[in-house]
Amino acid sequence: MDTTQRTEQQRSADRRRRELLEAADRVVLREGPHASMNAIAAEAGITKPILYRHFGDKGGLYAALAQRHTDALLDSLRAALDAPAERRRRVEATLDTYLAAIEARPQVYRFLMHPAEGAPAPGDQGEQGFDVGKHSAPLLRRMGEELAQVIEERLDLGPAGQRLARVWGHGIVGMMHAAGDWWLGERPCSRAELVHGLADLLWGRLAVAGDRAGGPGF
Amino acid sequence: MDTTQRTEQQRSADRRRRELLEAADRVVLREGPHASMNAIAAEAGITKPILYRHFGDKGGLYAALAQRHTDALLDSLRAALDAPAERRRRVEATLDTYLAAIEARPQVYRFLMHPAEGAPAPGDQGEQGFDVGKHSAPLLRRMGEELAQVIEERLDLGPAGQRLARVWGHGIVGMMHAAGDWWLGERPCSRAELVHGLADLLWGRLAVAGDRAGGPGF
DNA sequence: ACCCGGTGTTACTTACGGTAACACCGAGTC
DNA sequence: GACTCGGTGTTACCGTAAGTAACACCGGGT
Repeated sequence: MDTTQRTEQQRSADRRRRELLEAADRVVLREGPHASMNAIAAEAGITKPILYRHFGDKGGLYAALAQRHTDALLDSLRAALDAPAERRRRVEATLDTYLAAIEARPQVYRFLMHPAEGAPAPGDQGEQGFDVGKHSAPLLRRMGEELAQVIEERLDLGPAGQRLARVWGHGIVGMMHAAGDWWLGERPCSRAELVHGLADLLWGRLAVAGDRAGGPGF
Repeated sequence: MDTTQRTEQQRSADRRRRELLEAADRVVLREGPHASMNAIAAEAGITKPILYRHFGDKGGLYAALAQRHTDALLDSLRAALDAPAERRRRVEATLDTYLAAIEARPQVYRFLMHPAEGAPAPGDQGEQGFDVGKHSAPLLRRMGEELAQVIEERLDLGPAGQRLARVWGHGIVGMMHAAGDWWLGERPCSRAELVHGLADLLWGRLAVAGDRAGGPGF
C-alpha cells in the first residue's frame, strides 16, 4: 500500500466519480430531483450497480451532488460577506448574491432544498422519531451556521452573544430563503426591491413603522 | 336529484372522508410521511382502492390531511396576532405560539413541511420546468400571505406598502420557520430565549450592535 | 323481478431502489 | 506463459409501493 500506487488508484476513482457526478448533474438539471438511478446511469453510459458501488445509495449520490453546489454557493456568499464595505452594504450584497444564484439556476436551487426526497431505506426500522428537526436541507443549516459564525466574530452582542448569533444566523438565512422562494415563484418585484425590503426589515423598520389610520395598531 | 337526497349522500360521504382522514392522521403520526397507502387503508379497516376513490392519489390525501392541520395552526396564529397588546408583545406571542405548536407535535410539523414527498405522477411529461418556486410547503406560503395581509392592514408603510408587506410577511415567516427548525433539532436554548432573540432581530438590534474589538467590523 | 349507484374486494401492472452473481481485463507475480 | 487479484462492467433478479382494472355485494326506486 505505498503512497504512489494508492494515489494512482485514487486519482482514477476520483476522476470516475467526478464524471458520474457530472452526468448525474445533467440528469437532475434536466429532470428534477425525481431523476431515477437508471436514468442517471444511462446518462453516464453505464448501469446502476456502478453508481451504487461509488455512492452507496441514492442518498449518498445526492449528498455528494448537493455538496458540490453548496460549496460553490457558500464561497460566493462568503465573498459578499467579506467585502470591504459598511455593514448594510454587505448585508445587501449577500442577499443579492443569494438571490442572483437562485434566479440564475432555479433547478439547482430546488434540488438543494429538497435533496432528501428518496431513500426511505427498506430496512427502515428504528428511528421512530424520524429525524424531526434534521429534515431541513443541509444547505440551509450550513448557511445558518456560517452566518452565525460571522456575526459572532464581528458583532459585540453582550454576554449571550454566541447563542444570539446562532439564532440570528439561522433566522436571517430562513428569511432569505423563504422570501427568495416566494419571489422566484411570483416575481412580484425586482431583485433590488426585494433586497432593499429585506434589509429594511433587518434594520428595524418594522418596529418604527407608524400605525395605519383606523385600526387598533399592529 | 333532489336536494335532500343529495345532501344525504354527501353527508355520508363526508363522514366517511373524515374517518379516513383521521385514520391517515394516526398512521402518519406514527410512521411519518413515508406511510404507505396500504398502511393507511389497513388502519382505516379498508383497502387501497377506496382511498383512491376518495382522494384521487396520494398527493390528494396528503393535501387534505395537511389542510386540516394548516387551518388549525393558522387559527392559533391569527388569535395571537389579533390579541390586544402592543406590537412587540404581539409579535412575541405569535412567535411563541408557532414554536409551541411545533414543539408539541413535531411529527405533524414535519409532515406539513414536507408534504410533497410522493406523487411524482407516472405520466409526468410536461412541466419540464418542474414548479420551481412553488415547491415550498403550502403552509409556509399561507402563513406568509396571511402575515403580509395583517402587516399591510395595520402598518403605514408608504406608497410601496403592499409590496413591502408581502416581502416582510414571507421573510418573517421564513425566519420563524428556519429558526424553529434549527431550534427543534438542537435545543440550544429555551423557547423564551429564542422568541426574545428573534424579536430583537426584528427590532433592528442587528443594525445598532457595536463592532467587536479587533475586527474590521460587520 | 330488475336495474343502479355506492361500497368493498382481489389481483394485477408498472416503476423504482437496491443487490447477487457472473464476465472481462490489465497489472503484477511465480 | 499460466495465475491470481482488484477494478469495472453486465444481466437478472427481489421487495415495495403507487395506482388500476374487474368483479362482488347490497339497498332502494320503478
